[in-house]
Amino acid sequence: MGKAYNVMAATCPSRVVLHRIGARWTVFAVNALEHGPMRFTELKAHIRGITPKALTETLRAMEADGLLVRTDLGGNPPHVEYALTDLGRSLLVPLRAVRQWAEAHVPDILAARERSGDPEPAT
Amino acid sequence: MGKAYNVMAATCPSRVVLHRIGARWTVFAVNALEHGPMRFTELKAHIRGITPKALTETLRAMEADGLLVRTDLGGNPPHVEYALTDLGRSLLVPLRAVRQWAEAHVPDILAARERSGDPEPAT
DNA sequence: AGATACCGGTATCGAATGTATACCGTCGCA
DNA sequence: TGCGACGGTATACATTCGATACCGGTATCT
Repeated sequence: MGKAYNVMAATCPSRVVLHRIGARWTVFAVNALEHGPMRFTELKAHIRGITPKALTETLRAMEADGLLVRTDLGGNPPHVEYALTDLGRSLLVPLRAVRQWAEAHVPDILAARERSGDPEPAT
Repeated sequence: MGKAYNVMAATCPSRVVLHRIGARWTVFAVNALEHGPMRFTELKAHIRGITPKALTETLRAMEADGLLVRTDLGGNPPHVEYALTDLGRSLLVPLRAVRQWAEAHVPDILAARERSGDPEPAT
């Protein structure tokens, strides 16, 4: 059988999945965990510009969706590790393609923006 | 030369590109235009649940980024067509992979949510 | 003893973004 | 005259986002 779900359907759960993937920081978190587990502070440093709140929310949501696991190793100072699950690792594949597309086409898009966004001299 | 851009950099333009891709409706618009140009109303009907405002904004942004072209054929009733550019079509490739991943893994994610989201009996 | 730093987060607040709904002008048609 | 098609806007509201500050507990430095 082929596609059991159709992203265009509005009532379709795949909408929800796509929404999570597009959720602003998910892509970065997945990419950051590509090479192994990381701690909260490591992630925060690696994903430049993310706030702790956003990071917490992203990680919680991804955990709820089974994309990663949170392991609290206790002790003090606290030690918490985040690692991709198999599901999360499988997502890595298509996301890597997207990232590469983004990195490859930055000049095209910036050029297009120059062209369209600039023509607006004041008054 | 390899990657000239690094998505993790925060100051890096590829951030902006990724942000546009993740922009909630962009994925659907690109997918909808996969098989040829469409009119505004067609798109609105095809992408179930999108509001005209959201559609307008999505299309304008994508046009500004050179992902699609808007052609006003004038006349009455108005006739406007939206079509992917080469750049937009190239984006189709990685996005198709993401869509397929989403459609394929819906059950996994829904199951994970059951498991984690349910444990919350009132009071 | 006191001050400070590390770690993994929360709390709070204002700004930005997204959504829902209603409406617009022009034309053709009955 | 009244209605619908088309391609959007306008308005009001809800949700989410981001910046900043702060917390508890321990270890370390002075």
